Amino acid sequence: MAVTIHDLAKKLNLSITTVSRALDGYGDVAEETRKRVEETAREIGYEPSFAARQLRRKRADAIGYILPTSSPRFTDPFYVSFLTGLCDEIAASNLDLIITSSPPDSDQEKHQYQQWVQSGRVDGIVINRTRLDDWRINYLKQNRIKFVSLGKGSGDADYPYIEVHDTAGMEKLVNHLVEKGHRRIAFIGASPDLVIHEDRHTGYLNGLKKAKIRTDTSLFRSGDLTEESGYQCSHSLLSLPEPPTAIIGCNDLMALGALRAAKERGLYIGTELAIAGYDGISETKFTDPPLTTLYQPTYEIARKLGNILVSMVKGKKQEESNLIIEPELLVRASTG
Amino acid sequence: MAVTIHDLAKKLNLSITTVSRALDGYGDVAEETRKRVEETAREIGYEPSFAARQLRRKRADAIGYILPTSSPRFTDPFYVSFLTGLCDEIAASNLDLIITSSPPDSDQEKHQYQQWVQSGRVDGIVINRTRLDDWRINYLKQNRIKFVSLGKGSGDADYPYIEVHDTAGMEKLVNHLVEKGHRRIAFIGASPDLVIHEDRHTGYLNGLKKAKIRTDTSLFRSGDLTEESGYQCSHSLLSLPEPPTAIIGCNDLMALGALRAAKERGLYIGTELAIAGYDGISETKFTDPPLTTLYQPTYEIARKLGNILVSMVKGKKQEESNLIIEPELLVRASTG
DNA sequence: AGTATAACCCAAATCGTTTTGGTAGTCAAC
DNA sequence: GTTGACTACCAAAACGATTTGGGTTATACT
Repeated sequence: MAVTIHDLAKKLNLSITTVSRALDGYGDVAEETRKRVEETAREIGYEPSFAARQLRRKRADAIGYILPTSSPRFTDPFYVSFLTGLCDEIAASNLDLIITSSPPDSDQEKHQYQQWVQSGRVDGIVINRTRLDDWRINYLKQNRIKFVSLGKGSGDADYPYIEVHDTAGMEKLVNHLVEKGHRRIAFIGASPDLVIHEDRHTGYLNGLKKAKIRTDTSLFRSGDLTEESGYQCSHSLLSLPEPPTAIIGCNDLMALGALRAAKERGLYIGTELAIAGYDGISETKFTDPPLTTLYQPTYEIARKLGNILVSMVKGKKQEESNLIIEPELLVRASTG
Repeated sequence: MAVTIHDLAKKLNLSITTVSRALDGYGDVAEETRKRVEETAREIGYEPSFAARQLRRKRADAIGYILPTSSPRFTDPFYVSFLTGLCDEIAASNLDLIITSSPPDSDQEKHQYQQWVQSGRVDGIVINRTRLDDWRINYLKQNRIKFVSLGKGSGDADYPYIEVHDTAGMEKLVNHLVEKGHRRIAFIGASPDLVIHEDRHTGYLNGLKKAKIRTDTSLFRSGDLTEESGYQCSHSLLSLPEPPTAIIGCNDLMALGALRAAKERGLYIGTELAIAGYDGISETKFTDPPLTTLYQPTYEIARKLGNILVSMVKGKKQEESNLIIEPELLVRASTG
């Protein structure tokens, strides 16, 4: 913070204008002068003040992302992939990623978005875990701030997003279970206002319908995407007079919870009880037995999201902004 | 970005000075005036420009952290806990966390640190994965930028850090294995310039020495902390004419790789071959068999680190800045 | 009446860049 | 020897806040 463009200019006997233009690669600076400037800059360790530059240029060179904090903190490995993907892509574009955390759909969250947007702290925002009728989307659209979303909100989406084809994925999974002979298939959902819940649940229902299985609402439980809630819901399901023969978790973490509950009850997983999840986190590969899941390339998705947003921020036009990704059904021992 | 303090002042028929002071809670503004200002600010959605404020106040209200990108990208779940911990703590202090990524000990990394420090982009920096003779520590000390470190570098540390007592932890683990009757205990290390390698390896050697077991260098392999490298090293170890009866991974990820290799060879894990890791990532709980590991409370450590740094940045003095944490040996089925 | 005090408010300087709108000097062309 | 083009540079005005160092009233006290 000590050395400014002034110091540099004085040392070189040049005006700050020339120094600035030399470093920015303008054509109206003699090649020799530019070299002198660059060398001296390096020598005295000059680095333009971020704040000053930001103020003048009216851009922050940063992308924002707000991590949803879930109350019972069993951190979802999904987010490592997501964050590193974003981070790598954004770093590759010479921008920074600014993150903070707040409970979903809270006043605090609202305040955060407002502050970032109004104060010009970030040039663009990444959102995920979209909700039905998501105020964030409306707000960002209204304020004309650039953003991309993982998963589109309800209604038609006139903004760039990447969507994982959750209904189709879940349908595939149900289909697989039906083929294995299951008829009593339970579903542990998430908060009903989450788009991933809505879509995955719809896929589940569609799958049942196709197999001509009457849906039994007693086989539905509502969790909160944590391992613990998967565990609780599963115990409740397995205590039914007519328990399910298969349990689907709306995400892998809850399926892991189901696994734990089933083990506690001494069930033989894969034959007596099938368990499957969604996301394809690396944990699923190592469980006993390995967990059937719908894999989505989270790291790559995050990179792509970052890439789209960076293009928008830098004013480049992007060809194909919306993407639908088919999740891949990984059949493992947990479903026989 | 549209509405500035000017607009607000004009609308209120006040000077920008008064508006600024009203919002900042100075005493020389009439209570009624302050109320008017606050209300109108909310009404027209005024939020002070971050850049302008930063420039004038000479602080960034942000903490920086650079994520090390490992070449074969099997993302380490350790970092979810670490990042969410940092993020939650920093968010609670009304600062932002700025992250980017770069390969450890690269020119790019150096450039990143320099830029952040010289341009005043961040008020403080968190580092981890410290290295023996770590230039980052010297650089940050030299430039008088505030920082905290997870793990101290070599030499005496006249800066705040939190350290996990790795030598003691590893010694406990070796001790446990020896008690189980193992004498040929292999160690898969990491890059030798990493402090965690140095410490954990030392603990391993100490453990052997205490048990009066001669170290056999053929039982040492050097990995890179990824699952894949744990897998490779284990295959190499298990192909020895006299293979080890126990394998210790310098981190859990490599132990997971060992598990995979052992399974491929049809070994009965826990009795024929013991496997153990270090970190206590959640994956270890679900493997078949569950993995013995040394647990460290990563989330809490990160929060504490964030807390210390925030205090430093805000100029509060902190009582106890250095902490040594004892890892907890979780004995599970993978070691019998 | 005169002066001190408190309560409110403000003009202007400042932070460190980028950008606008120039100015000098040289050289070639007419 | 004036015009024009071109090269290399620069002074000053932004950008939008905070802060310094007052200034103006109104009230209270000699």
